[in-house]
Amino acid sequence: MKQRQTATIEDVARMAGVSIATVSRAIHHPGKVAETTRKKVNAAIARTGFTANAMAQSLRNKSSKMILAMVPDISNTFFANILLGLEAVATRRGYGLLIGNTENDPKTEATYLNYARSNKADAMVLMTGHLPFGADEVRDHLPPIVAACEALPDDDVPFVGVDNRHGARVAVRHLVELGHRRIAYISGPLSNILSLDRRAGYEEALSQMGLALDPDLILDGDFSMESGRLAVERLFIRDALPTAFFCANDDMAIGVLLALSQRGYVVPRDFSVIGFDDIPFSSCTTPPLTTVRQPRRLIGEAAMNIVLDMVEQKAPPSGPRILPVELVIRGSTGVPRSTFIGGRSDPET
Amino acid sequence: MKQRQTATIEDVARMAGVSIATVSRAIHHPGKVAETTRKKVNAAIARTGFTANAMAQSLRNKSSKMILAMVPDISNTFFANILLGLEAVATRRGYGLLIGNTENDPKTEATYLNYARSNKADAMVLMTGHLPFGADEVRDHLPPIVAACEALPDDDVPFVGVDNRHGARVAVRHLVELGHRRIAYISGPLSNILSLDRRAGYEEALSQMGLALDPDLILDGDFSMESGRLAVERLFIRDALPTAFFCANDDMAIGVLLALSQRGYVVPRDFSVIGFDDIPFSSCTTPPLTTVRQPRRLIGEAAMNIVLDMVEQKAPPSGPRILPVELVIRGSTGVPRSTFIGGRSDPET
DNA sequence: TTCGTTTGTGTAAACGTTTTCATAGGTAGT
DNA sequence: ACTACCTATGAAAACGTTTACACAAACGAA
Repeated sequence: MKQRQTATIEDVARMAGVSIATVSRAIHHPGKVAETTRKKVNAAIARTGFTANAMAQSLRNKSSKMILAMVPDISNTFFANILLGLEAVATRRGYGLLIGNTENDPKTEATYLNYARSNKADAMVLMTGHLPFGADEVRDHLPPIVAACEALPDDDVPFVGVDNRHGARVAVRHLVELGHRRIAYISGPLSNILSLDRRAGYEEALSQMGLALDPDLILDGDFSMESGRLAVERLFIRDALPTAFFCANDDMAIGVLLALSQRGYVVPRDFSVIGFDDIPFSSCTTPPLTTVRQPRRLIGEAAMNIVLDMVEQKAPPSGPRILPVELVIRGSTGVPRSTFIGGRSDPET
Repeated sequence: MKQRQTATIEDVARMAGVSIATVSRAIHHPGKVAETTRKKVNAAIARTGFTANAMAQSLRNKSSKMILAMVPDISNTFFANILLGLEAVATRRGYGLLIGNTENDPKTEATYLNYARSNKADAMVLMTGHLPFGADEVRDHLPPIVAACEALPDDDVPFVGVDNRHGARVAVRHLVELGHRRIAYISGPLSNILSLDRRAGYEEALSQMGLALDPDLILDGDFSMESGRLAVERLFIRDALPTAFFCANDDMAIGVLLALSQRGYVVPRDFSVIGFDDIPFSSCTTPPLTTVRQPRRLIGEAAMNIVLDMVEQKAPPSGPRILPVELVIRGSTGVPRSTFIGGRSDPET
């Protein structure tokens, strides 16, 4: 427990009675060294417990075999699942994953950007929706980058994700087909491209189905549960209520569910609620949440494959990589009450 | 976007008209270089966009300024929150966090162990409950290690976490004080030290309160929601039901909640349920889950502080670091029905 | 035998830093 | 004016690898 002294290639060479070059070759190009020496070297490696110093290797090879993933919030299960995909592929292809939790803090972003710039990572996968703070100044010295989930607004950075507009259309159409005519939309932060795409899908679906757009039914959230809850409160002080809620993500949908149940309403009898993402917990709410599933793991895998291809100079990425969403119908959506009663819904006493 | 050629310290030196030694000093020991030269150097750094090559630095300094955290499942919010704490302190103290997702796979563990052994990381924080696979063979060459959340069974590795026995006692006592006499315990995997501690606490509380231990009320789970659900099913085919469930973690408690509601029971009217951990979602179940909160973020912060102290040769850690748990009473626990009716509970129709 | 060719190995350069040591000029104390 | 000591700088070694190059021995083919 004390020693803390690692054997170097030189120790191995000495013990095996060969030069360090031969040791290195025995490891990386076994074909190029005689059977007998190879055995001596391997024995020496085993005896010394030698492990090559990765820093020296990286310095020499100009590659750290590490990929940096920048994510706004690692404790968000949505991102965590993507990280799983990223990691799986990275490991399989002989790379390690470095996870940068930015919390959208410019300073943190800059710090992590430096990881890449200082060769701690060979490339970056961004889930933040924007280039890290400070990247503009050094645009010319940037490593390969791909964006996952959230496309970058300004840039020609390869993107892997889903068609958010399409997903939103599918969700809204589902509600309309159930008979809903007044559908509220709880959006994410407006700075977010994702939010805008989903809102565009919402509007498209409405007009496709011949429904009018009521601006009063569009509320701003920030992707947090609390903001979903708040949106409901704001709606209830108005006069004209919706019969269904389409939320730009599951967290907000859960907030809506909670707020509704707190007010004594029963979903889906009184209101329908639909989310987006299908985070693991969505199936555990009461009622279980209907939502639009993103293939998170696949997104992570695809993103890592693309970025590694770039690192290894393989085929250049061919445009954005769009993966399919899937409507998961659970218990939070149903036929609107008004279909039967024709009137406005009220909580049961 | 093409260049991908980073300036080296030599470029800076040339541009500033000084030696590379001076550049290095200007950066790390500004006091040791003349005002005027320092300015020239800084100008050159800015013009070239120089960032020191971290690999070269690590090689030279024999320190990567990285800490490896090994965790069984990064998508588990429990661990994710600890990572947040680890990261916060690491960043504050000038280190980076390398996250290894092991899934308890020996091969993956060995791979990540090598990160530490090859100097990619200066130390390790383990949340896996055991030394990584392959660590025994190289016990002498191991970097500083601390265990967070789960203590290591065999070793004298510093530990940061909570007193699980105490936590369990608090939970059970709460139920007993509400009037419960038949309390089931859903355990985690038996290989797990955590599970054993919590179970010990359960038994202690029972005997302290003068209640008999009924082995039929102890069920094995594996920390997953599904196993909580299954435990309920198994109990229901028996004759003697409990009036309350104490689950070794929140996931299983949520499973129990779901199973109960599926069978038409209402919590806490028919049964009380209490969990352990207080994961973020616990407050969003119906009813919200009563549970024993672990100060996850604090655990992460303490663990990182200790391991960094070890790396920096500061004060040696003084025994295990135990943080306090907190009983969070929400809606899933209440007075048992039998207290009023005196009989066995049945689902409402 | 004699000349290519192949095979296996060693020597040394290179990767980009930090720091020790040496040195030159300046400042001050006597 | 001489010595002693700072201050600012540069030259070079060291960190642990990988690989281009050189070279010797072995091997066939003539």
